[in-house]
Amino acid sequence: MDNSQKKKIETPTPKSKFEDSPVFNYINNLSPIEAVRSIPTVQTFNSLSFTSPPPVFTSPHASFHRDHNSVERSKALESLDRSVSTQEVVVASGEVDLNKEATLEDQEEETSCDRVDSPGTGDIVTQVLLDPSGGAPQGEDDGSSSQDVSVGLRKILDAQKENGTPRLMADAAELLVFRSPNDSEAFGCLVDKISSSERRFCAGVKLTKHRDITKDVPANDNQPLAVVPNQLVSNLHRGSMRRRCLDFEVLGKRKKDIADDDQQTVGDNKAESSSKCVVPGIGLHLNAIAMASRGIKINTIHEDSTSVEIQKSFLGSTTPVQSQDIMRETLDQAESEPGKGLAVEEETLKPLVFEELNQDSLQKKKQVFLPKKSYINRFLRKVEEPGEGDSCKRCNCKKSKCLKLYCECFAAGVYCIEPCSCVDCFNRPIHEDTVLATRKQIESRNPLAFAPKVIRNSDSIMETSDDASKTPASARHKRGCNCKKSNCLKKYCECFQSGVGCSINCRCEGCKNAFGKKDAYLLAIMESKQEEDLSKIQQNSDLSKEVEQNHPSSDQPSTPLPPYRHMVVHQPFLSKNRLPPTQFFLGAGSSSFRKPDGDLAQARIEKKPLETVTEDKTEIMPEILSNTPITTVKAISPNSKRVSPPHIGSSESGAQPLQNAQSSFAFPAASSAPQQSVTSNQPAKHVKKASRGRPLKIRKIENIPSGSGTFWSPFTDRSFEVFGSRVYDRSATDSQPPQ
DNA sequence: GAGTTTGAAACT
DNA sequence: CAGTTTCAAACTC
Repeated sequence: MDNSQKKKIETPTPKSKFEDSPVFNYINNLSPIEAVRSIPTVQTFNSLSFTSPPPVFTSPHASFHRDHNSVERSKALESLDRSVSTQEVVVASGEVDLNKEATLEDQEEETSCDRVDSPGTGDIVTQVLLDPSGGAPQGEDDGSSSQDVSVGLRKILDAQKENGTPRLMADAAELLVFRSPNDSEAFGCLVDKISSSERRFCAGVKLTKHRDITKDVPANDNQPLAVVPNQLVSNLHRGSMRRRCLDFEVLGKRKKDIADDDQQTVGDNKAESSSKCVVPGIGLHLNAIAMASRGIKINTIHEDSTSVEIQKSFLGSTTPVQSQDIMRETLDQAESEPGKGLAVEEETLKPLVFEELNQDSLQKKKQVFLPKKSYINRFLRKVEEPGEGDSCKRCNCKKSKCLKLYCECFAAGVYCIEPCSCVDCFNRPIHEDTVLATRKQIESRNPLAFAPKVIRNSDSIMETSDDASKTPASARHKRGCNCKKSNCLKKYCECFQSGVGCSINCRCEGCKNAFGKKDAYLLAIMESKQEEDLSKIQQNSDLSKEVEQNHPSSDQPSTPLPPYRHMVVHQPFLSKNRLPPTQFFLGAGSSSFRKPDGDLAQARIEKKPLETVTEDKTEIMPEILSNTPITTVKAISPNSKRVSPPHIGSSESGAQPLQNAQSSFAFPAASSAPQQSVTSNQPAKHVKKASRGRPLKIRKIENIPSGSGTFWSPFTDRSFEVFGSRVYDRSATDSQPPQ
């Protein structure tokens, strides 16, 4: 008996003990969940990036896109729910997380977003725990599923207490908060709306943050509990959505529910007044800062409270003024301990991370995680504006009935409240229908009317420009201002008012915006673009070298490199001592041919071409790239004869697929009179030689899909075939591509 | 607090 | 899309 039992136990000896463990079994069973990985979600999230505000801003009624993996995920979660015991889940996730913690311990916050990309078992578990619908077996209603989950969580909690795995405890506990019967309607509403992908994202992010939190504040494992719902809400609704939902929709829903729950009424009313009492005119994420910090504070206070209490407290028993105090405390704390400043911020303002992430549509990870102090300061400035007293500043509308964007409350997506001095105000919960209808109407006219006016740009350009333009973060006004007289130095200017620098979107005159002048912004764009182009040119140069090595042309001069190519590499404006960006732009861009020389300062003011470049960099900049060398060579070439663009349009070469395919890369000045006059005496062939190495054709190489294709070289009048990184001369018999 | 200035929103 | 009007906030006194 003993022997047989031993044998049974030792049968799988090829496997380690670890493999025999329930954990391993669990992991083995996890295969279908692979598809649940949050990577795509995060990428999508990031790819949404800057210019287009997320769809949630267009309308609160917008249906979110369904994740294509939701079905798979559902199945996975279902199987998990049925086949994996909660105990196993706990153990498994505990192990995974411990490993992760070990590897991730020293990572910067900036990289923590990456951790979302690599969810482990723990993430999945958390998804199951957090996902009220997705985690439920199909066919069960939400209530029962949540009950099941709660029961399972209790087990998890018990197990955690035994195992002493604090992080998982936190997860489980927060789930209890999340699914507690006293969840705020707001959150419930949000949960109903969120897409599965967003939920996944939230789960992933949340988990990530927990690692950090438990790592940073091991003594207070419960700290994030009250915060988490807000984080999730924030994530799900990316800023304004949350608030609007609270005010315009959830609030209405609450109204109906209030009668059913006296206890809830207290909290809801508070929430209502609180949500109303957001500071108009400031970024929505900053309002959320108040909420978030409130949550933290309250959580600290109610460390041992039940989830119900936490929820209620969270829902707004604190006024914005209190929030403000909390934030001020935070700042003071950070300032008083310089060496520890960041740590203080991290510790106290963790949830803000998520607001930041939402607000700006997931832009640079680097920017995402901690709200910059400047943001908080700006928020505080807003709140503490002299003369505003203790209450939030409200509108003063007389004629608009607070149903137009003139009304700050309405524009901010909140109802008017007591402190407002508006007349005939319709922006009240009792006129909910009117408000919603009006909002719809306005949104139909301008889908982004209620979107945050200030967005943060993920483009590195903005990063670069920030130093120069003194703009905190890379936030910019979405539409830009149109100031004529204020020089963007007064709050008439929306950019200035928002505390951001003017940008390319601004049509202001005489901009002196203290947060960043428009000119500085444009210059930064140019510089950044140049660097980008430089690297591209370097790459192209390498490629062209390879072409040449493979195909030393008979009619090529013995010179190692044609003069022009030297120029390409050593273009003055592409070197460290490059010309001012504006010069670069004007000189290199196609517009330079139409607009030869001129007052640079004047040209800088001209917005058209600049806007075009910025908004459609990928389209225009290649053209600039192509043209750039010519202009430069023209400037440097001793005789100015070998640098003119060739007559591409001439009948010399019947088959020029490249040009046909990419007319935008054609030299715009090819047919212009002055250019022709330079080259009119030159034989066509000479012209072609002279233009050898043009980035134009080299660029084409990189446009060949999948590393293979055919292109024609105007330099040698030959056709080449490219296979991967190899180039074969179709004209030469000894250089044929593999069949 | 009244009047003026300013620029966004709305309208044509 | 541009010009004009309306509006309310910001500003000045």
